[in-house]
Amino acid sequence: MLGEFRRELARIFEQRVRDLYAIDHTAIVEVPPRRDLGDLALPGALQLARDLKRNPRQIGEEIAAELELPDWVREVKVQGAGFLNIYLDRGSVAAAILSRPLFEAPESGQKIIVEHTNINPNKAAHIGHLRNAVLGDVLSRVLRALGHRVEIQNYIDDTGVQLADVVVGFLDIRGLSRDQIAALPEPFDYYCWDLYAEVGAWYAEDESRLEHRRATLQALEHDTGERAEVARLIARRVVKRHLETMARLGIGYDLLTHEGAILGRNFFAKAFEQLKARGAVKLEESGKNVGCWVMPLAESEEFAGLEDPDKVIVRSDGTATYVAKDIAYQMWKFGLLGDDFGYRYWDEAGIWQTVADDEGGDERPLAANGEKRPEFGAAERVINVIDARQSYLQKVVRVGLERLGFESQAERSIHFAYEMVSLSTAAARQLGFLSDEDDDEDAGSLEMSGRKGIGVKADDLIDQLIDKSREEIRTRNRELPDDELDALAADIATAALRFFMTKATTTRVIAFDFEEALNFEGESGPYLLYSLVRAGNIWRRLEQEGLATEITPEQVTELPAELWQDDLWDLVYAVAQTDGRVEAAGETLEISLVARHALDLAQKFNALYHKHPILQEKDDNVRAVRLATTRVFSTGMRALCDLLGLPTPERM
RNA sequence: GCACCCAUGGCUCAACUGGAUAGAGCAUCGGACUACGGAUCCGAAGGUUGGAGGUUCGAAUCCUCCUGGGUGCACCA
Repeated sequence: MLGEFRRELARIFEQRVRDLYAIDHTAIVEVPPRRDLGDLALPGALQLARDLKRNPRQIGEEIAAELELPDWVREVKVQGAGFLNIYLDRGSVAAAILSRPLFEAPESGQKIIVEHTNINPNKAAHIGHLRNAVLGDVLSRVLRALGHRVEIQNYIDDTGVQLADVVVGFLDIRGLSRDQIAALPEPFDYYCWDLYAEVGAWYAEDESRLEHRRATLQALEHDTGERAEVARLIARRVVKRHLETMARLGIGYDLLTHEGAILGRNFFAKAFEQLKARGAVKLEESGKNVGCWVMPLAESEEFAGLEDPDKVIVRSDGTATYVAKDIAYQMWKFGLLGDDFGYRYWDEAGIWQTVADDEGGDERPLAANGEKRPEFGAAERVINVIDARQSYLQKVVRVGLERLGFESQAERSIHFAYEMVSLSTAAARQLGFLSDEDDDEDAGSLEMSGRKGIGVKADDLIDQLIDKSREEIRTRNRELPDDELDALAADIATAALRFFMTKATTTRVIAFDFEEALNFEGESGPYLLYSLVRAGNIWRRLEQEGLATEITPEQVTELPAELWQDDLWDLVYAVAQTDGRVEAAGETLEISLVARHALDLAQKFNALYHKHPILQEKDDNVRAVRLATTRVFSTGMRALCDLLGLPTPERM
């Protein structure tokens, strides 16, 4: 909202400078550090002083003298070295928030692909995966609010070692048949979780058993035989569970991209031809990488100093590495490959998936509900939500694009890196991953590992959060029918979890702790929801008392200016700045800015709630100002909750 | 060895990307009118921002070195 005002002010200022000095000047509009310096500040006179070789203060006075100002400006003061400080008309700002959209969709909306979640389809999702999915989901919501067209992809590595290992577990350790695997009861991903950890130990006992892995991997790559068929079944069942888990938190996808489809469609072969043609890869004829196609990285500054600056792209057995497949995939995302996937509807939830074959040759098959399939890929910007440990690989992929001559695409291929989630010492101990003996306090946090079966499963955590929510609702003596209780508990749990995952800066490792995650007080999702519920309660009570619950923007504008006290204005102005905060989050990919801003609004509102009661207030105008503030708050908070994906129950 | 990330009150984190008095939440202690619902609010206590230099009118923020912790540097993803 405020962005509009800022741009308008800049225009007025620039026009005035043109009229006075015949100079094309680009005005800056900032928010001053202290409120007594106004609500907005134009430091332009300071810059002009240099060009005009005159005192900045005088220039400021001159510009300010006959500035044609909109009615939402109350006063302009020339202060300090020559700053033009703008004091806004508080009622006008409040009215504007109530009458206009909080964000404006810029005309420059881009098509952006956001890839997130990307869990190996061989075990249950754990809380580290939740961080990824929540960040990706919130990022997508933010980008959409900023006017971009976002396509959400979830990459499924259905031909990799991790899946192969579970296949080995089912076939070679358990000796189960395809049908027996298909008949296993839910939760299938939990079963795989334990089995996967077992496979690691099984290999360790006898290294020759790794031959099973190799054979399975070959079968998956070439999509042949029983092993490939079993792998498909496992991947499908596990992915189904992952989607269910994420759906509990309101996280969805447009397209599931299968690695198998990249192989099946020979995407890599196409990319490889281009890499060879460009001389970006070479066949190693000696040394430890003999027989491999490698991409030399020594010339790139980013990789200088590496012991072995060459990256293997094609193994000596002729198979492609992950990086190779990912380069091809990135090219497809930008529409640079000259080929497309086949697509089919993934039966649940209106999600599409890529397939190797075209199934009947229809290039644009209809979805089950008759809707046309959207055009996937060919984005202008690509954002991959992948944890920071993969930074090196992501860099290699990017360099790959550069070497292919797609420099501008490489620039617009962004690795959204976030740090992992580890287990706090307390959590590790509670779960039995640390014995009481190896305390020593400096045991530190424990890294999660699917391979070792160390971690907190996402569904377990969600279940715990829901139980905790139920308890909390019950202590408040709320009598609710069972279905409403369940729905409310799920909402609160979702809010708690999503906020927990978004409030931390992405560059920081989260040491997961049960006590902290299950705390619904203070800086928590439920705290945010509660503030909105309170606003709703006010209106409900006003209605009961037969008092006005609505206030129109026109009425807000007409309220006496002196009623807008500083503390009320602080909240209104914070809401007005929401667009700027969200834009910053979209530009810097720092999602926590949105969460922090929401928290800031809630804290301000809760403080006012106690200080400025509405119901008992006798003066109609005072009540109206407070009501308007509550409406403004609710508008802002609701928008932020949407961005963060927090449900907003009426009561709790 | 090289590269990246982190270090802020007992604990978990902020600080609008270089701005003035370093802010919150947990935990601790003390309070809140017969309540617009205590998932709240007000207050107290707690900090020479890991250390040493440097740049700057101004540094938690930028630079250099050091210390401690994490991660990465596969023909695994």
